[in-house]
Amino acid sequence: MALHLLDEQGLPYLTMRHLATALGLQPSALYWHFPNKQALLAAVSERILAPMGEVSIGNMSMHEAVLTLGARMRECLLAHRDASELVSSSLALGLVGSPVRTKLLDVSRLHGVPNALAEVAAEAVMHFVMGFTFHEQQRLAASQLGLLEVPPASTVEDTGADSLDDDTFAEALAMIAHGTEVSIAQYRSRQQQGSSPF
Amino acid sequence: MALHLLDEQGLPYLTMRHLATALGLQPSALYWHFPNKQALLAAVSERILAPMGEVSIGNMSMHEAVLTLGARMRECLLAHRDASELVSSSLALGLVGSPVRTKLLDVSRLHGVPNALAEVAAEAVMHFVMGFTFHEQQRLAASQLGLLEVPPASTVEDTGADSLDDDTFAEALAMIAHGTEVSIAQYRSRQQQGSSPF
DNA sequence: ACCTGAACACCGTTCAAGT
DNA sequence: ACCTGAACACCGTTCAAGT
Repeated sequence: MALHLLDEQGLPYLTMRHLATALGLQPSALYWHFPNKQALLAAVSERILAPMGEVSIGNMSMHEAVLTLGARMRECLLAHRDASELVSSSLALGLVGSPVRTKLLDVSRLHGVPNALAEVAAEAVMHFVMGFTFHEQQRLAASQLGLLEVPPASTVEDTGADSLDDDTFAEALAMIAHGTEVSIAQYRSRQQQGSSPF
Repeated sequence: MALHLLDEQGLPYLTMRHLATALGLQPSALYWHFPNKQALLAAVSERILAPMGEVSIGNMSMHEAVLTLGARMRECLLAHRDASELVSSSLALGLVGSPVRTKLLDVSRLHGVPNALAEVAAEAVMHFVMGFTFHEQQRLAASQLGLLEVPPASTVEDTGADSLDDDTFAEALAMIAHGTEVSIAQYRSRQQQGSSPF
């Protein structure tokens, strides 16, 4: 019900009071099921991020994994109104885990890349994706209220997606993926130097 | 006064009512000076980002510019409590401009790098820095309220900075800087192919 | 086990009226 | 030009009491 309310009316409308009346209850009834609003929002965040569990990383390279996980993450967030703001706070409070982190660690193990490097890559990807889509959705929400200085160049009513944003996102994510590769290469060359065959 | 209140008590405490009483006024008095709370917060955001104007990019490479602008941006945000959340919303609403974007465009012009590439790099840097420090400060705020599942590894009371975060930030930013270089190199090779000397 | 009713301590914003 | 007073329409949360 909370997820439905989020999609229909947006995060500012998703209050304990609105949710309660949508369920035909008194607001106080919700506090039997959840200790507070943050816990309820964390449960909604997990629903939003659920599709990330179905991403099969197969035998991808780190480069591929960064690109697909980043893109899939953005899709999950854009699928629901104001999702990035909601998930961002749940993530920061540690009430939900990073779905990119675990997957990327799996891939790194497969290729003998150290965990620490994968952790850093996961942080870079997550923060970039969260920040980018947060910005994207906040602009969208603002434009719908008509209180934006500069309106978005071309907004598709249907999906809420912006084709210019798509390109920018893909290119910037590619930068991070390339950066990951460079870091791995540097690690490899250090390793070769250290354990020289002579 | 708003900035002082932010530092002392945090963003949740920075309400029109608290600000008014701190100034010895009625809440309604503030609405003569600012149309609404968002406009007031935008003015605070500009104060927080002011030090970015003093960064002289000299004749830096794109790589250097990304590293120093990203690091300086993080410093600005960490200098004030909850600053990343505040600035993030002002930025998204278009009430303040990206201080990294303009500087990075200057550097790109100096090196004959196309504007579009610099724009993408600026987006990647800004979103990463905002997301990272947002996460950092939200964890800090949560730990101060004692409602964090996993406490931060080592928190320095004085600055609010975490040495582990410093390293992770630097490495992830380096990834983005490297990615920028790779993108520039790809552009250069495409250019050479297109305008062959024969 | 699950919910109601009523209250508590807050918000941002408006607007007539004052000086 | 700048501010007060009073109101409006909201919040999240608590807790005794009901069934």
